[in-house]
Amino acid sequence: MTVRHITSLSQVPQASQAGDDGSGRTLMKGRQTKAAIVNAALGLASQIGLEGLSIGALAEVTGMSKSGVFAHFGSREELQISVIREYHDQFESEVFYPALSCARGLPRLQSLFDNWMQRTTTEIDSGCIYISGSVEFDDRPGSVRDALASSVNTWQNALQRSVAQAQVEKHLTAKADPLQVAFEIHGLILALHYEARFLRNPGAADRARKGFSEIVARNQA
Amino acid sequence: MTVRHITSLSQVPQASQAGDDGSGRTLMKGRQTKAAIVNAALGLASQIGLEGLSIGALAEVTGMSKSGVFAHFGSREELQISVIREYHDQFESEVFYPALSCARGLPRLQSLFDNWMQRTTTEIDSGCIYISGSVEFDDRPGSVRDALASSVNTWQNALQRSVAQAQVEKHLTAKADPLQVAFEIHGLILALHYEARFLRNPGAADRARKGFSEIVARNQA
DNA sequence: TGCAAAATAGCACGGGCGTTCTATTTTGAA
DNA sequence: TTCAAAATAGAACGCCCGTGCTATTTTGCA
Repeated sequence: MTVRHITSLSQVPQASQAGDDGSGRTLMKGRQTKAAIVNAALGLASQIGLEGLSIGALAEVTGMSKSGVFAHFGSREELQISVIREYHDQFESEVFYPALSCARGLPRLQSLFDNWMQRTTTEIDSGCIYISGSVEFDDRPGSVRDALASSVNTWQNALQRSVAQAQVEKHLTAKADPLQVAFEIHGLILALHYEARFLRNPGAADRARKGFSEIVARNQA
Repeated sequence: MTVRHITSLSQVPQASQAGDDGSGRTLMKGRQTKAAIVNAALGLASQIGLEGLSIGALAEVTGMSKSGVFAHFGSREELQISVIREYHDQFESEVFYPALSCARGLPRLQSLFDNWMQRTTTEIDSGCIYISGSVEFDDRPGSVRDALASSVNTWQNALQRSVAQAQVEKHLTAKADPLQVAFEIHGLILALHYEARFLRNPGAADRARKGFSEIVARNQA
């Protein structure tokens, strides 16, 4: 049974994806199929982007017909939004939740960064839809862009809160600006993704880690 | 008459685009038309990406027929590469060359960053194909990717050389790593583009500038 | 086991794409 | 002014796209 976290990164509870709908009634097979499609779609979108995602290619990958895939979403936009939600959930459970087991303040901030680095390192091969999506939808208003921006904002806020907590715990100086610190950390991750995935420069991960420790050192209480 | 710079950012001289081919013979009208098409294509590609660039849309914008546009390039790939070259040239003349009038070392590095910031600020509205292109072609081998990566690498090398010169001039400590400094600066620009253009967060430009001065302060001799 | 409802398939549509082929127009030196 | 060459247009091609419509199959409770 899928358990809902009370304190969610997004604060927006989602319907569980498979196995049970919460009312005790067995779920229809469609839910499971839909979850499988979304997973495949996330894999595709990570590599070629949300805009490159096509229902035909998705049908081929899942061994279904185009209309069979389509019926689960009703539109391509809804499919893209489902992929964003799935990515959000994975990001939450890989980067955010594990860090909650670390003490508030610098330890937790360090853990958030470490987990983020770990995920980004993986994404050097697979791609990251928070990054590719930002350039695909920066000039394209609509519900997909909204879902993407909302997801990213949620994470940015969580990161900023963690910086502020580190100030409360006297791990970082009160003079630091959480927005500034989060901005610089975000830059390190973006540079890592750019230089490692696109330029294929070696050593980028080390430079990102070094940059983070410099930021911490400079803002230490 | 178009003058060739002896010391070019790219070190790769290009044929001039219009008016004269260097042999004294008057150029055919096609060259001028091609230059106009490339300019329009750069405008389109900046907004919707190199992949979103379509010959049909380009024909409509320039008031030509599809085949008329197409004939100048022979393939869509060649069109995209022409756009990248045009962007490279503009970047060179807006960011790189003006900084050469500043003294070697920190003044020139500061000028490079200021010019880069200026350009990126403009691109918050128009988009930047070095950034959008990186996510469009990070998993798509071919000549377009090669041209893009080569252009970016040229600029990165110029930036790193400027950092090294600042060390020679004793403006920055010899212990600094030019690769590390350039990486962190690149991150600031990427974060600015992401947060200002996609998220529409205010204050991102100030944060990028603040980040740069912190980097300089930390690495000062 | 029966049977409505859900899930999936098959097919066709209109549209945009890059590209090719063949006219037609325009250019510019002789 | 002539005329080959260059530049441009026009139409058509095969391809893939998202989507709608109508069967057909599968599901899972009564």
